Amino acid sequence: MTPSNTVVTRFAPSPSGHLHVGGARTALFCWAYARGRSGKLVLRIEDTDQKRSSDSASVGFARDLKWLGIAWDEGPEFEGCGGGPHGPYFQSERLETYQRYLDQLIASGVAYYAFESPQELTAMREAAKAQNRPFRYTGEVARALPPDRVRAMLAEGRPAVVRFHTPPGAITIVDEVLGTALIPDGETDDFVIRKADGYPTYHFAVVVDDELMGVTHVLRAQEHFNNTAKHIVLQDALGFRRPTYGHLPLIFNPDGSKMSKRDKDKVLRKALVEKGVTEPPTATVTRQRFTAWMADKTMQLELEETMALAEAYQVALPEINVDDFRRSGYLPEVLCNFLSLNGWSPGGDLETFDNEFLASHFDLDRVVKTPAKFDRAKLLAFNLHAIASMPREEFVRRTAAHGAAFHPSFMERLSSEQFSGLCNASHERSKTLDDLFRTNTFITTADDLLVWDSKATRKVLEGGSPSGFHHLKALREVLVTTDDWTVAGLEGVITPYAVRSAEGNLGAVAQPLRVAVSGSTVSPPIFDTLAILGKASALRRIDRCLAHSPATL
RNA sequence: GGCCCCAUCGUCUAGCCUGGUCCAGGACACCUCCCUUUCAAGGAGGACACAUGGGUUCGAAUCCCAUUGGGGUCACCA
Repeated sequence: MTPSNTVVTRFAPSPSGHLHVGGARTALFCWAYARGRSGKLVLRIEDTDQKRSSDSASVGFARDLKWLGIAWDEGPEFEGCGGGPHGPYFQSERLETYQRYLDQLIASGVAYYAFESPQELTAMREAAKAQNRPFRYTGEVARALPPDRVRAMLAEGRPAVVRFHTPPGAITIVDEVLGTALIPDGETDDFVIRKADGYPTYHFAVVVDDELMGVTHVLRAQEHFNNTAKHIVLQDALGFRRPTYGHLPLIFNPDGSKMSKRDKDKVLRKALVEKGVTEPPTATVTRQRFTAWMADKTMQLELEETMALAEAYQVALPEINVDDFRRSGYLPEVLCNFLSLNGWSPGGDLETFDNEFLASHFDLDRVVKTPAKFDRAKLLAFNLHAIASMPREEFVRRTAAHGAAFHPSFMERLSSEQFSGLCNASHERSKTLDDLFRTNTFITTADDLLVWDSKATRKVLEGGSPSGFHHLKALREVLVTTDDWTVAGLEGVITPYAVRSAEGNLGAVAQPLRVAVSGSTVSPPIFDTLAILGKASALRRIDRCLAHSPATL
């Protein structure tokens, strides 16, 4: 059993999508707060919305939390995490528990059945709005219903919700981040605590579960701040203790908009319009769906469809979910580090730290009150520094794991020697674990499929005096006779050539070579590039390049 | 619109509680130069903020008030 003085925090997502960075930050702070105080973190799945919950989502949450290094002590069981005496940890499996407390409230007369339909309520709201006054459900009509009439209506099977009768009086919220706030009398109306489908609402389930699971500290996003008043009156009515509250500042897009999955649709649609795409590639989405989506800016595709289209047209989608960041090659420890800097700081100039440091230093009094805009450029810089400072072996290992997960065909086409050569050449210029795969596709392109059709490549080959082609042709003869096809060996013949024939200007000979073997002006250092490709492949590419525009020689 | 909350460089923030050491510190981004076989990285510089107006005080980024601006919330969603 958990000792009564133990700190217990909880992360309680609703499984309606993927774990996004805001949720991850909340989870991280909950974890850090508990861990730094030898407490416990409870993971609870708030799946009381039958329409929006999906089973796969909660598994996704578990995996994402694990990847971030956030371990929960109690909750759904997943790879060594979870379990515990307060289960089940899915709210949809706790319905009897909620009913028990609900009966208690009804019996004591502070909760009552209400029979207005959603349509009626909408009409009431609109009427209030038309008169320019706020709508508050006070339930005079419903509460005036005689008990036997209520029983009769229920017996008839009339759809009904249960509402909580909020007692009069102002409500004081004490928050460890925002301070004390006074919610005036009448602001909190008689809210629904059980829906017509028999499920509890968020407010009711949260209050019951936090009590039963021994939660001492509720750390959640600031959007829940006003809900706290509802939770407090419920706690009082049920005789529960009040946990300590800390409301965390929200995280937004750089432009101030809310981060949402819609952002992906937005970016993708814009990119496709710019590319003039009018037909979906096969095996992505149906044509009707595609056309409808292109025309309707509010329409959202399924995540899989969005990804498939982005993949097909090489559109980089904004990362929103934790999984997006993993896919993009960010390190989990960096994401955590950066995320914790959005809304908290250890003070002073320190910015780089790990989760253990966070756990031992995190406190609510250093949580800022202002919302943060998520700066991907800074995240990227953090990631770059973390990658640069990791040992080479670790870089190779983690890059290989990333490749196996997200670029299997790339990995298959490279021998382990080629791959480690590529890692050596790419480590210091990698901002993410994904960079190497995205920027070196020329390696896995077949020798006879390489093209040199850009303005830049033409300029490199045709320009200069003597021209790039001239150097390339001369270099070809040098390379044919080179047997030591290694970084050092290649440098040993190419640098002397540059000294001999290009006034020591290595760039004048490296660029034509680079273009010839990679098809572009950007690649890893030229000696590495040649070494990775191997002699046969490199020479084939050079020969094909020379054969392409002999006229300019 | 009602209610609640907030307000330091473009961004994340330090400093604010316990006024003077702050003509405000760090990081990312930006600009310039250097280095350089491309791209990065790296090195050296630079520009950039206390929202406004009133108080209080010998003295305010720091305390108070107002204004303005921003955010949240007003669901049988969480």
